[in-house]
Amino acid sequence: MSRQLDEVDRTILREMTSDARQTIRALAATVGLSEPSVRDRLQRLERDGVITGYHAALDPASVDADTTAFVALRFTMSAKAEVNAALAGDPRVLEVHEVAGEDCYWLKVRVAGTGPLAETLDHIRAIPSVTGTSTTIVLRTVFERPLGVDASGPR
Amino acid sequence: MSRQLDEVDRTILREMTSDARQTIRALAATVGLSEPSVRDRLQRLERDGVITGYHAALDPASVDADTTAFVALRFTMSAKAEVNAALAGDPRVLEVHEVAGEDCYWLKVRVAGTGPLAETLDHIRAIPSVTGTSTTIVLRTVFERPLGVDASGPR
DNA sequence: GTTGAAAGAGCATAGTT
DNA sequence: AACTATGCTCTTTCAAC
Repeated sequence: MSRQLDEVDRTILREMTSDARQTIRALAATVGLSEPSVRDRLQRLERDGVITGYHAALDPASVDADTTAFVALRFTMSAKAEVNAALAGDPRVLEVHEVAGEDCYWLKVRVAGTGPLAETLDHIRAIPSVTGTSTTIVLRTVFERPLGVDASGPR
Repeated sequence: MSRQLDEVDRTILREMTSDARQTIRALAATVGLSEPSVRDRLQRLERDGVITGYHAALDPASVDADTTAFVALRFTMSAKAEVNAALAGDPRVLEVHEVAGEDCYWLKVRVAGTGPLAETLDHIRAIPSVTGTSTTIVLRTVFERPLGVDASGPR
């Protein structure tokens, strides 16, 4: 179990969530500690698994992925491992959630338009043990943001 | 309109998507160009808006947000602006998509359990013009990954 | 696009409190 | 856990090609 986070840790996480490429020096200036201290804390947060990685966020339109859809996927639940592997191998599938209430997965997929979406669905339906899909197209994404430190105690 | 991406650009994007804190030097080594060139390309990708930011990814459990749910939100569509602002002001709401087929939004929320989820729903339902919600709880997230360069041309 | 060099910024280490 | 000192690495900005 990772240790409790104090205010300094939270500030570091908040800062790195909004700009992961800023320097230790800049971080140290905003949290008000020395560089080695901040570096130690950052490394501890990484080692403890609080920070799981640093990722560049890409503009969907620039990488030909400006069509988003959610796909409810019904399949034989005993074949989970194979289905998971097949989905993980398709880079158009960005998220896979097992949801309550319907014995199925919800996927978030991102593709280059409705044509590629159809191909993606073909590909998904070709996975053995998949029995059906139900797709909801996203007309417009109002916003999307990374998980922050303040998700639990706000408002 | 941003220029077409070549193979080197794609490699840079792929690398920065998987580790956004690596140095220009390391990047240059993997793409096989000089440091100044790689730095120029990276800056161009940032300026052109292909890279929209760099974010630390946090472990949901470590920041008290290990309960995920999707919320279908029905509301008076004429009040979009107010609804958008209210949702944007709630850090537990990570995504908001306008979807086809039902005249509503789909939200992704992340909270510290079912109690906080109930409070979040209370808060959302208290937004003027909201007429109803329908919530689907995520039992398990199989995987989640950042948008990559290969979303369009895979397999 | 390249190399090479020089200056400054940033980082890691060690030693202290 | 925190600090200061120091040496090393990396980046940046030139030049010339």
